[in-house]
Amino acid sequence: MLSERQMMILRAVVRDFTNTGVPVGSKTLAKQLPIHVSSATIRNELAALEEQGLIEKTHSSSGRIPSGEGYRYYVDHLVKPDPLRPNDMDVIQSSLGGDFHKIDEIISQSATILSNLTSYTAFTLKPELKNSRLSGFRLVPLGKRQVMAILVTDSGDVENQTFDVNETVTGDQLEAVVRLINDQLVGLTLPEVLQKLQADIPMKIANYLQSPEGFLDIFGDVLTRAAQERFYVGGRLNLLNFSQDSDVDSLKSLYSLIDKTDDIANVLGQPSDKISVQIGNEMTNDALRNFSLITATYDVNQHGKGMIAILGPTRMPYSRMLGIVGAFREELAKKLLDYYRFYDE
Amino acid sequence: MLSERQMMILRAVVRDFTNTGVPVGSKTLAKQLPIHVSSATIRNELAALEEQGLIEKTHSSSGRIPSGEGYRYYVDHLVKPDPLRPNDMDVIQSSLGGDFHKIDEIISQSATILSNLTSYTAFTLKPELKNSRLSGFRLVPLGKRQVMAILVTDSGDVENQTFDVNETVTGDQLEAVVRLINDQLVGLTLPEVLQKLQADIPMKIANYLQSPEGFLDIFGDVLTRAAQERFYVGGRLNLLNFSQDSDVDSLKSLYSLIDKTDDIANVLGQPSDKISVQIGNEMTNDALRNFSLITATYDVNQHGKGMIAILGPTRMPYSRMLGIVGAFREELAKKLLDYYRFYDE
DNA sequence: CTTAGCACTTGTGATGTTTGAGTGCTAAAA
DNA sequence: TTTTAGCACTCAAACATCACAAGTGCTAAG
Repeated sequence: MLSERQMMILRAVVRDFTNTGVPVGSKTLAKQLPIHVSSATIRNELAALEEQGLIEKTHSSSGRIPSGEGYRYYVDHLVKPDPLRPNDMDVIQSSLGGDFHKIDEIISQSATILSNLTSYTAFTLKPELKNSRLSGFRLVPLGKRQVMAILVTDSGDVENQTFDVNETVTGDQLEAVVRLINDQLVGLTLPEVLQKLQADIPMKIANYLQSPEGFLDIFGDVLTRAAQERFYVGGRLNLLNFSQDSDVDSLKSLYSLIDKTDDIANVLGQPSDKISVQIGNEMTNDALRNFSLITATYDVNQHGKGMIAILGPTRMPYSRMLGIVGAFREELAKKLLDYYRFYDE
Repeated sequence: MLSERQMMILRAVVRDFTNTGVPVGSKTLAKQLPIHVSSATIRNELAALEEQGLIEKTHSSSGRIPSGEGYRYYVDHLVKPDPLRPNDMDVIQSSLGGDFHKIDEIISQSATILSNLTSYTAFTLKPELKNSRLSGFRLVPLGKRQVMAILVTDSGDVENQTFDVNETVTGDQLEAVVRLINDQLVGLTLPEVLQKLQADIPMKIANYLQSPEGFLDIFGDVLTRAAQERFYVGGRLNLLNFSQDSDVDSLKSLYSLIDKTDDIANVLGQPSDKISVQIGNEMTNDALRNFSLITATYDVNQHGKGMIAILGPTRMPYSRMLGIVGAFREELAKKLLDYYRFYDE
């Protein structure tokens, strides 16, 4: 249990350290704090906080820095989101104000805005399409030998892929295949479709095409892409600013991490309605030891919930970041509701 | 003019330095060289080479490293491409051996292979589509309010984009627009189309749609994308290995460089049939000072010429790299000819 | 419980010192 | 004329030394 004063001191330690990056000592604190007690008193309190594992020294006679647990305590009990700077709000509203023709543009743009505001790396995910169903499949012939496969889900997602067919395949055959797929698969969820694709579909298709493998590849491909959640990433390069001692290897693993959708999903974890903060040492992934992750959902009513996140150094100004994330999720939700409203009616 | 012996020495300096990264001194050279002369003799020759600006010292009593001009002389007169390692050839053939359904897949895969072989960053560009012409345009309705715009060129490139329309637009109207575009614009080169798009098309479209702007945006967008050469980049992360003293800023500008198609095109320069090497100091871009660029075209007969390139530190083993690039361009050309042959007939 | 005071610790940065690899030059040998 | 041995000189890099500033814990008095 912490006393009022200890909380005040812990808060000051975190604040000062996240601002300056320098371990903070008793004298500095004595000057900064609203109460006036001597540095010796502070030292005693610091010793107590260290006892509880909330702060630590970088060497035996250094000032204190927050430990992982210290950050945890801070974000759980002490931090208060900063109100957004007026300028930041302008940035958000003007960047989101334009005319968009696709949800994905809005979501991708959001990642950029967030990374600009924070100068960290940002992730965005569009409203969930977990249980979306296949609502249509097309094969559009484009020329002598090119065909585009288009897949549409009931949540409005579209995946497509062009491929070349050799000319032994006729338009009739393609049409038969399309009809087959639309008859048998439309209405199923994407995982179900994938499963059927392994099972009975190949045989049925073999009735129309002599070598269905190529086609099944394509269809499977488009399907997996559609079934996969796609994260947009903004401000990739900002990671470079925080690779302390420029450890190339950890940078590389960081980058391969954020380029794999599955890994990101893993790291971001399950969405919760609260804004959540993960401190570096709490994350399983070693490359993230010195980073923290702030994630939040945004709620677009009947259109589901999406997710935004920022990844920055553990030593980040949490109050400001929480303010930004909090405000942004609201604005994004508003924008999307607007967007849907326009097209719904 | 260089004597035989000076050439031999210059070659040895470049080779040794590119291998070890350490400035090379007279004694080392005396041991390494096939002729046996004393280190003092070598010193005299080194002084002569330095006189001509081909090598330089890092400080007044250091060994020598090649200057920009030295590298230039080396690649122009002294280097001989290494034959490919058998293992490398296996890698190429197996990576290129698979079944591809699109040219773009082959070209993109090529960038990856090249970067793996060299452990540098690689660029690939598909056979040129400079003068390709618009050969078709479609609007495919996908659902209540989604439409996909598809544009096809006579060189087989396809660009597409999905967008939402509000429901006041009818299928008939869309069809009219498509007909208009196909009537007026098919057969023109893409730049011509772009130009017409600025001029008389908007008025004509206004006959069918009350607010054509959104649509023109989309069409323009797809069109510019199609008109633009697209470079594939492989091994981005390898750049991290060579950011000496981990200069974050130059790394950032490097990355923003390779993510802008226009900039890459600029840097790679005009294709020539010979394999060409650009040494860091010869390139206008400051971020590339410590890099060299090897570019080569590959020739797919009537299907035009494409380009491959690798970007690595100026201090790279040129003979090996030239060998790899030389072999790869051949293999890639073969693969593409195969690919076209299959679909041509 | 708070505080002044003091001895103690440690990173940092400035200043030498040593070492080793390298150079240019000179004068003799080939 | 070219090559070579020899020598004095230079410089980066590694290491040691030192002073100092910022910090600590502890003790004893307020």
